[in-house]
Amino acid sequence: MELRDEKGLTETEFLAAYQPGIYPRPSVTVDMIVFAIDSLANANLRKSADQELEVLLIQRKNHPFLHQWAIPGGFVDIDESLDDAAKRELREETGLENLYLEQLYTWGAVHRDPRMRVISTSYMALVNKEDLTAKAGDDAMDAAWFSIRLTEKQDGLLLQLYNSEKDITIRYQCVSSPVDPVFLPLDAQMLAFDHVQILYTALTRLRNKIEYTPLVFRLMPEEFTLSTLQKVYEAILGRKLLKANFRKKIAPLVLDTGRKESGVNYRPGKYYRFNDQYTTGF
Amino acid sequence: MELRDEKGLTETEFLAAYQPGIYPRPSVTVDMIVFAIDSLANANLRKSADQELEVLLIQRKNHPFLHQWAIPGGFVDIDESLDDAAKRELREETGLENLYLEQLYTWGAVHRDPRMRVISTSYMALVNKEDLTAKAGDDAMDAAWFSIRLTEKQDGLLLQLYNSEKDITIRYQCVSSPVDPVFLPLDAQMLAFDHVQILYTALTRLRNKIEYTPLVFRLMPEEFTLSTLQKVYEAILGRKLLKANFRKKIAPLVLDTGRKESGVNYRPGKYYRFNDQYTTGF
DNA sequence: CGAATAGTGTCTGTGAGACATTATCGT
DNA sequence: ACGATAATGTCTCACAGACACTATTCG
Repeated sequence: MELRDEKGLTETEFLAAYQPGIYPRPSVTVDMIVFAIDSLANANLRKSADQELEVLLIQRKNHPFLHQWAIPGGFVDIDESLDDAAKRELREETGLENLYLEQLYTWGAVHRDPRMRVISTSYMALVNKEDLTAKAGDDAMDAAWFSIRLTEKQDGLLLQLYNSEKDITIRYQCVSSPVDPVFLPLDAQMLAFDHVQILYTALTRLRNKIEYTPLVFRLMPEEFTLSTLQKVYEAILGRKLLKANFRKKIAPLVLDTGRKESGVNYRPGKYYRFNDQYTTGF
Repeated sequence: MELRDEKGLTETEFLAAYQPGIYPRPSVTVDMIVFAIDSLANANLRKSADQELEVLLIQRKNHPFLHQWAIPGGFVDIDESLDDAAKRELREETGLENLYLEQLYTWGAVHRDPRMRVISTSYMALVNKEDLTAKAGDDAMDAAWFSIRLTEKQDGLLLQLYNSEKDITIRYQCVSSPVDPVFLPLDAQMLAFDHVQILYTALTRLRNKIEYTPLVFRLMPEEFTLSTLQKVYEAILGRKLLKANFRKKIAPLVLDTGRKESGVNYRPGKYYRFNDQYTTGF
């Protein structure tokens, strides 16, 4: 039994005769928020290394937003899925494959790109900075890691991006409700397009997810001390945690490697690694 | 100071001269999962009414998937934001405005539509069935509400859709991991395109969100008893809850209206309404 | 030993889950 | 009184938060 439509066509006939309409169509892009952790060796050797959350940005070499910093991304090919486009962009930007990749949100305001109608699906990637080489792509003058800090201030939130090598600071004040927030730039340097909002969405998602999933380990090296792991959590969450409680919560997720830290001027911590049996779905 | 690019153009000049490329572009659509609650008056008058979660489906009157049931949706206009497209579709389908609307996920597999490349952003809407009139749209023969049940079975999950008026059953067995699941149809009737996956994503999101947000009240009439509210939670979550615990959890979110149920053959329950001060961001 | 960090024990309050008990309506 | 549901009380357990204490390394 073959179903026929109002014009008497079967599905095969219909598809063979199908002509897509001539309606104008938006361009579709993927934008990648790439997060990593940087270990900042402290000047004072008696102290342990600080950990910072970082995001990969590129400096635009074309209009619009010429010379401004932006989230890496690019157009989705017509015969490539959204996820594949994201994986390809990530490979082009970082040289890495098989990374953690999660779709975040799709941005569809009409004039978000002044050139033309562009709809962009944003993805969040978590990488281990140790096995990575960021390089500038086609549309970029430069690529660089910026530290991220999101802190509570008297009148809302303060989002700070900073690159120490280039001495670039990009700050925004986030006003109104935490949902659907508005970002007021506080510096001459600003992010291109609506990329602050995308970054904020990604950071919020990451903050929420590390509370109930083993996502952090995607950012960590193979082996790490619990103190380092705690500092990574603190960098992402933007607040201090209590050591004893943190260790109780994290204990079931990690395994003792039997090795110890070395070369530090204080009691060395034990090295742990992720207990893979908790990978369920991540 | 006006920045000039490699060709010596300012941003204004660049944008004036800009010609979008002739690359083929995907079509972009929005698909709407519309949830509502149906109150099923029990045959036995001594018993209280059951509550069921329902989803609005349309029956396709065109190829592909001719005559099959599908999630309502449509193309995004070139000068219309994604959110506006979703609001428009919802108005066309339900006649309602200002409903709860939340973006879910964007589906970008290459051949998800056999006609052409279509990227679809899915939205979830929650409506109160009392102030609503569903009607068939342009691409639909018919529109109807289907009850949804998602239950644990021995070998995975069972997703059941049922419309009693038309006596249509659409069932899927959901295998493999709960993340990235595969759906095996169990009936001749099936959902069009990748719409099972979209529906499953929406249901999962709803289940998660009602645990920690006051989302349910978007599905409820102005006034309701706590027993009804509990049955709605149970219909959405697919499991029974303990009355005493449920009431303790929900107590801060509702206000006593002072009125009581009437016309029931048992002790009448008090009518409550949502305590709007908890609307924060929803 | 002192400085710094590693690592553990324990008390508190909160909230979910399970279960028992009392109250109120119509017939 | 009975059947049905409404509404509340209380016990337990798990867990987060706060804090105090002991242990180990280097110099």
